[in-house]
Amino acid sequence: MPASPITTVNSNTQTERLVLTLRARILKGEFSAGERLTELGLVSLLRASRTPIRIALERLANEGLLDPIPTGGFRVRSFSTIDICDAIEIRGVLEGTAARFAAERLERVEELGRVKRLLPRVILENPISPESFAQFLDLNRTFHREVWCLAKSPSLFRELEHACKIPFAAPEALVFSPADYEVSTAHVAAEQHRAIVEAIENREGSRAEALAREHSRIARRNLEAVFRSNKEGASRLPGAALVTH
Amino acid sequence: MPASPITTVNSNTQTERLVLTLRARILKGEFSAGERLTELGLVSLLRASRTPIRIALERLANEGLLDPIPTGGFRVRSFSTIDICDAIEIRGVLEGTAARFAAERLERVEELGRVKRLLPRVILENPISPESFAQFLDLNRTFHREVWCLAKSPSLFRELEHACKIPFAAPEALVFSPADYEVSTAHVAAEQHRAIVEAIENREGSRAEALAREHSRIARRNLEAVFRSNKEGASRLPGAALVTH
DNA sequence: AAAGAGCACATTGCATGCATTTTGCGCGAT
DNA sequence: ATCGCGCAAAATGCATGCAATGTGCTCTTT
Repeated sequence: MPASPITTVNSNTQTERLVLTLRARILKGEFSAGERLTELGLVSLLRASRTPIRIALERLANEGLLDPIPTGGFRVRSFSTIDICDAIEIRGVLEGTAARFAAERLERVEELGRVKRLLPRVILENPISPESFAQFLDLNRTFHREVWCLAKSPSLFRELEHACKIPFAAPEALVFSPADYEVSTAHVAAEQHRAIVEAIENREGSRAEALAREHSRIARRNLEAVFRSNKEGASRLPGAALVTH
Repeated sequence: MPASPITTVNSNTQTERLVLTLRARILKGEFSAGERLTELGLVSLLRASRTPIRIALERLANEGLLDPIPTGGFRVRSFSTIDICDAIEIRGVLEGTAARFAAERLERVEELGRVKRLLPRVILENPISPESFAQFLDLNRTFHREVWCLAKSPSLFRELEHACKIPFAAPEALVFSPADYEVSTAHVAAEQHRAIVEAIENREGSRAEALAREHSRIARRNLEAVFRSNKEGASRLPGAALVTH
């Protein structure tokens, strides 16, 4: 629906493969934070020539995963926990705006059919099986993007996608592993989802905004909890290697 | 202060020159909205080889001025007035967040020295001379960026810069030409600036947010006014050629 | 031992050739 | 007249060579 962001452009091209591979490897922690990524070094590592590598580096820098070096080249960016908390809060602010837009721009309640159908499914049973957990994450992601679409604003969609590129900022990153996750939190989240949809349906824009914004706090709480307690487990999460406290 | 965005990276490099030139020419309307920009076509036009041109196109696409074509290449993006209104509103939401952060994170009132010194100068005398108008725009821009900095959030700064890349979305684009501009609006804006700083100083985060958000509405009103009335004059503004109603 | 200069190497910026894919046009068939 | 096919031209994707600049190390000097 929106002007598609540059990350999902083509397919089957070297550049695209490199962006995916590099992003995954960076988030996995294969490069230490602050490390310079040289084009030639990546040539041998990624089996590609310098040109597509250069483009991939450009794109990842635009995503915010790399920092351009003033004299040329890029280094792996590091994120403080404050950076990440801010990124989550910004995402919350933007999702709040999306929810408000959705409420303000709703024409027919039938437009809510798809989100509503998602609602009863976004709950988690105890004990958590890996499959149900994966499905939970996926449903969560689907729900949030559905709200993005209900906002009917390509501009906002675009900014949301940009803001979610930061590690841990995306809504589906709000939970980490079944082991760390409190099932009760899932119920709180589900209730918030329900309330958001209700507010949209009632055209209560301000309420929808406040709810969506508060909803993003779950991600922040989870983040803090994980980084406080379960350090070893958390360090295996994608992106965790880039976090410097 | 923040992780510098990719647009201000280097200097004296072909790529950098091309980004500036191309952006200016696109905003000036030298290419029609929707037109495909081919690398070879630009080679002769910009006197550069394909490699830096390709990079420049990538960057402009990330800014949102170009749309990637799924099968490769880029075309000049067009903006509906709704797109632009949304972009302004998003900027308002983000600046509201910046003002709130500034209020919440203020440590010593002395930090406000610089914005306060800006305040009494952001007024416009009648009649408007071109110089005083240019100075007015510059001061306005400085004020807004100072608030961005007071938010003490690199993540937010980054998103603000990104959001302001859209034509007419930036705060300094809120006014167009001395002829169109109502001097009274400048006084309203100045009062809003004053109130925002006051709210920050009093640590009234919510008020600061609401004020900054509302403040962005001036840009929107101006936009609507200009596009309704003074079509010919408006069409000479940078970016106006990309607006399709 | 510390600091500075100089040099060799590493790295990026740019240019350009080749191969593949896309695109647009013209022609023919229905 | 319209639709579809096929071909030619054009455009991008990729690879690689060259030049200029930056980087880091060593060696010298104080």
